[in-house]
Amino acid sequence: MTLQNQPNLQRFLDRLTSRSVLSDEEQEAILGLPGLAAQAETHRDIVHLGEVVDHACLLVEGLVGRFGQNTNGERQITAIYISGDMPDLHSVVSPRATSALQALATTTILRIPHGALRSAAARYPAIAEAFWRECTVDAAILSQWVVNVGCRDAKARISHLLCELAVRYKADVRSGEATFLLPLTQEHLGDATGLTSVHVNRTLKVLRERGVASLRGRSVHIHDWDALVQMGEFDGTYLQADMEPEERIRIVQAV
Amino acid sequence: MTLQNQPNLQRFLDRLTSRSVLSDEEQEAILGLPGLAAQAETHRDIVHLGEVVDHACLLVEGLVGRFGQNTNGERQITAIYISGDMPDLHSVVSPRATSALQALATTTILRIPHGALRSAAARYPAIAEAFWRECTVDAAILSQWVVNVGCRDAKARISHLLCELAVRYKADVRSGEATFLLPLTQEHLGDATGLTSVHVNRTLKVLRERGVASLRGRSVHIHDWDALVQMGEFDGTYLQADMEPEERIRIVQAV
DNA sequence: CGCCTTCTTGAAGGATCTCAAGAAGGGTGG
DNA sequence: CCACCCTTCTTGAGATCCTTCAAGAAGGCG
Repeated sequence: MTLQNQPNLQRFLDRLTSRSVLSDEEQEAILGLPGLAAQAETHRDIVHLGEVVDHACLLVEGLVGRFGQNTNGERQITAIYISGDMPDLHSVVSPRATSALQALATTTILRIPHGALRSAAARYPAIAEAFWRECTVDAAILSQWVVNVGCRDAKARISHLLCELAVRYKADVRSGEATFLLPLTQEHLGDATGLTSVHVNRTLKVLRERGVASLRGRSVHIHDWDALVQMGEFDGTYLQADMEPEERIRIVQAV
Repeated sequence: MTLQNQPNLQRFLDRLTSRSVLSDEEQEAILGLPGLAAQAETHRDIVHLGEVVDHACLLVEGLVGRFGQNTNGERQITAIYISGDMPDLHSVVSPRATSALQALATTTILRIPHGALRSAAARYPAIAEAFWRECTVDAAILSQWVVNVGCRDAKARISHLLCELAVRYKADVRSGEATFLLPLTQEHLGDATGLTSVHVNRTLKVLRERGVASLRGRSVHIHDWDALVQMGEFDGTYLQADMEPEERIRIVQAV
């Protein structure tokens, strides 16, 4: 099992080492983590609200949303997680889920026991540090989402979300154009931006007509990255992606 | 200096120990942290956007907001911090600020050097764990704020905010009534809820007329807690406050 | 007392929602 | 390969919540 998990754990490790500095031994510890693969269909809860979990989920393939809810039953997606993310890494120190995680598409996850994550963190303080740092990036993204739904209009909200996802998917936008897979319905986009699916539809039409971006089937086509960035008032610094090697941080001394 | 900081650090320690288990020695380490007191007037930045800080701020007295911004210059408050909070504890592992911190009222803070916090965390893994855990609570609150501005109407947004602050201030609501100091302008409330100050004003009028809650001068009077909770669709579980002693968590073994 | 911030209220306009219904798309079984 | 079904997308028309603009009242502070 450990062997077939290696490629998936490698993606998680890549994520960690994009912001944190880990020694070879520490990297081995990550790659040696045990994990149980599982699949979830669209609309299926991966973690229920209030559940006390004993493992964290590594998203291998697919798309996961963090959901909040109205008493009306209206749903709000407060975060979207993509392949390589660990949506509930925080559960290692706070096992009671304060919001639900649900698959937005057919999704494969790897359940990694808290015990293993905690052992790794205890044995290698730099790993604990890297985990903590990932959680702070998550929080920075959440904070931007508050700004997005709080004080931008529909065009800007959707553009901003597309920009964020393009960067997180590492889409190559240098030419001004880019395409990436995004199996989200307009309903989902509405839940994520605090809009109705009807208004999402009308807004996407505007983006399409202006030659900025279009969604067709399950993929996003960005036609004019600069225009999309401007329309979404996007500044990706908060994502802390694409850090130069020398910018990466390590507080803890080598063991 | 250490001595006069003790009462302030004690509040921070109380916060930590409300969710985490720390030994006497670890508690001493927190109380022994050095700190430099500073004051900030309303509208003054405590941390600038993009700044790389070398200390974290303990909020001693007053009120601090985490600010996001529009290109229009419209501001969005994505978090409100109160006395005893550490608004940028996350800077210990992510020193580059992805959003600004600004005083919402005359505020006293204690600047605690990263070096001291990191040493404490390195020497006592349970302290690192407690710090990390506090950051996850912050993230849980941010997630709820996305829900609040994303899918609730004005009455619910403001009610929810008042409920959250009442709980965080540990206001005694058992009788159904409560009062607490909240030196926020209606403009600030608007920035926090994604509404204009004009509409905040009209909404507060409704809450007042319905006998739910009223703001007068610098304090909030809650007249009917249950009605406020219902109007704000408030479920305070996410705040992880008032944990029973046996619910508190400690992963790390004693040193 | 006077100034400046904050609060309050009115009227009109705009962004988004609701309701509704038809079109398009993707998957499945015959 | 076609027919069918169900989800998703698309578009229209009217309603609603919230904003904008404006101006006066109230409140705190020197």
